[in-house]
Amino acid sequence: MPKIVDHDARRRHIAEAVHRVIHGKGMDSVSLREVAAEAGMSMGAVQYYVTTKEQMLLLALERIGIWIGERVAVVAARQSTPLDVLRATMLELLPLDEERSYLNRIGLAFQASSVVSENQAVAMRMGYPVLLSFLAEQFRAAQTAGQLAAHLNADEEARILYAFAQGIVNATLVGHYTPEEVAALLDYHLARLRAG
Amino acid sequence: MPKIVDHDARRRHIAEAVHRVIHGKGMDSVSLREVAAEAGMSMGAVQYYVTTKEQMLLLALERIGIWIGERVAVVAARQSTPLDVLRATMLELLPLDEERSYLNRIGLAFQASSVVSENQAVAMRMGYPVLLSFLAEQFRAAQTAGQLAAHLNADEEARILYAFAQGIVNATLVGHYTPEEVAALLDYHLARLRAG
DNA sequence: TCGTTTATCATGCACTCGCATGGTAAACGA
DNA sequence: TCGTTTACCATGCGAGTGCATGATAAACGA
Repeated sequence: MPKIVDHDARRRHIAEAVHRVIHGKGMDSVSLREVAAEAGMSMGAVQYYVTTKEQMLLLALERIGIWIGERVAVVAARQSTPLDVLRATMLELLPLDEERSYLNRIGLAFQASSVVSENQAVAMRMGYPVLLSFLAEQFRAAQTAGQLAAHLNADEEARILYAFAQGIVNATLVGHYTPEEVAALLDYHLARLRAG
Repeated sequence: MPKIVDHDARRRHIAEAVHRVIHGKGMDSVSLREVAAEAGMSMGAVQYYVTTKEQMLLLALERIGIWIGERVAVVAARQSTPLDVLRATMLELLPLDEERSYLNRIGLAFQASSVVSENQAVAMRMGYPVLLSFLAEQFRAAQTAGQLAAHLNADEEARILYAFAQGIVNATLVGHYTPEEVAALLDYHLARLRAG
């Protein structure tokens, strides 16, 4: 068995174990032993791929970012109009089903953790401008297509849209909203921005 | 010294020590020893007022809620028009200066922690409906006064407003926005909802 | 065949954790 | 004056922590 091992696969495996631990018991419960057990490998094996706990968390954080990015790209590509892209992207970021709740729980845990760990904050900041400019771009396209009101500032609207989504995520994970209410709220918000 | 001691004051003192620990080193670093040291008292004394770590965290969480509620009430009372109340309330909830950043850092930590601790989630849910109905009420008053567009749904707008604020908090604490950008974004959002 | 490399493991170390316990000193009522 | 109550403290225990280390086994190149 030794010698030929897919390192990336192993790292991904570890990262996903970290995700499951965070999801199940919270960020405080993440330890090398706990993650090793969750990953079904010995602690030594985990240490072979990850030299420190902080690095392990960074790995898990990067993986979540990649995962979400891929999901958004797939969903967005399936839409026809800019407004549909915008709406579908936002819906993808909200905790509307089990998998999206899973992603957002972990995301929120890292959000809080990033406030105290600068390394994590740096990783967290990577994806943000990309997503924001994508949203703004789609917003502008929707304006050009006459789907959204032309007088609105696309850059500010994109920021508001994403902030709104993040706030809804927080509220929903604490137990304030049902998925139906969340979707309705998004649609209300977008409808208000329509052209006409 | 024994016998006559203000229990509430002691609890508040402990809660504030918890806040400082969370703010400085994060939720993971909260321990009975760390908090006792921060509070300038022995571990035994802390245990006398708080039987368990979970109870200690709940105490700190409730205190934060009370604190924020008081701040909002004070600021809101100083305004003249409903729209001013709305704007001032929102500004009070955003991390625009050191003290508001302090409050929001701790709030975000509890937000994430609540996802995993049901007791904390329950405590977290207490203040939410109160704040939301207050915002909706002010929104309606502003509509009646002709400050905000009459066709908007006040309840939904209140939810969006608060979600927006929470999302901005997240983003700002991770390092995306400056206080100036935050304030500008809020004003842009409100201006868009104006009557006329 | 042998030595090197790669992957994995078990174990140990110093430390911290939450929590329980037994003791102590000060103030009060009887 | 004495015993009870209130407030506080020091200490100990078992468990878990991140990390370092030395051993081990399998595959390869020479």
